[in-house]
Amino acid sequence: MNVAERAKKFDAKLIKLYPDAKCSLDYNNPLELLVATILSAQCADARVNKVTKDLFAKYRKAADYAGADIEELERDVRSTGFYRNKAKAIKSCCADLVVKHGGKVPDTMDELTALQGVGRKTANVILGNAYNMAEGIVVDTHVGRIALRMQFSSVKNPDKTEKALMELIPKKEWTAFSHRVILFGRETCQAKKPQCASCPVTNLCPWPDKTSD
DNA sequence: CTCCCGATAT
DNA sequence: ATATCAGGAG
Repeated sequence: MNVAERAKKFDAKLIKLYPDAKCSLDYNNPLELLVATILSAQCADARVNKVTKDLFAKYRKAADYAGADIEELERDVRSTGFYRNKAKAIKSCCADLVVKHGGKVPDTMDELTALQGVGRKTANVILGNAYNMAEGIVVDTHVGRIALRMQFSSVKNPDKTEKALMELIPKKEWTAFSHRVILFGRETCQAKKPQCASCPVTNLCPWPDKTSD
């Protein structure tokens, strides 16, 4: 079976397993999703949701973050880790929103990735979920790991992995595909202890050594 | 490549 | 104790 066929069957199986897969970060508008996604770096989204519950009540507009006291904002996001970088990114990024975008979150890849603390992964999350205009595929730690194990990509580089996946997955599936793979990564194909014995797609998986990458 | 970094599971 | 969690910047 070639890689295109395996990818097709892999996603078909995930669709059956996770027909309702969606973004698991809590948000009600593009700004909230932007902030939540910045906070989600190397942090479980359940924890991000705990933090944003209070954060979104306190900071309602981009100008609120832009004008925030940095040390107070650091305390507000502290439990998500990397809190100094994240607070700085949110403040500086929201200052840009106010100055360059009228306080709104832009909807193009170039404008999004020009913001402080926003890379391709974060931009893809916003474009796909807040604007329903995916320009690519979200490659986070789960998607990257599973693309390697499934040999959909031959290199760890997230940008190259994304390109490889874009060739294998139909564009209209891009956003939901990431959600499905992330759920699959959390529940079955974990980084440390993958559940190969009970894996629903083990017949499509070429990863021979189930104990290491 | 390294650094940023707390919370959680094992 | 250690690895991992919806990464990005220098």
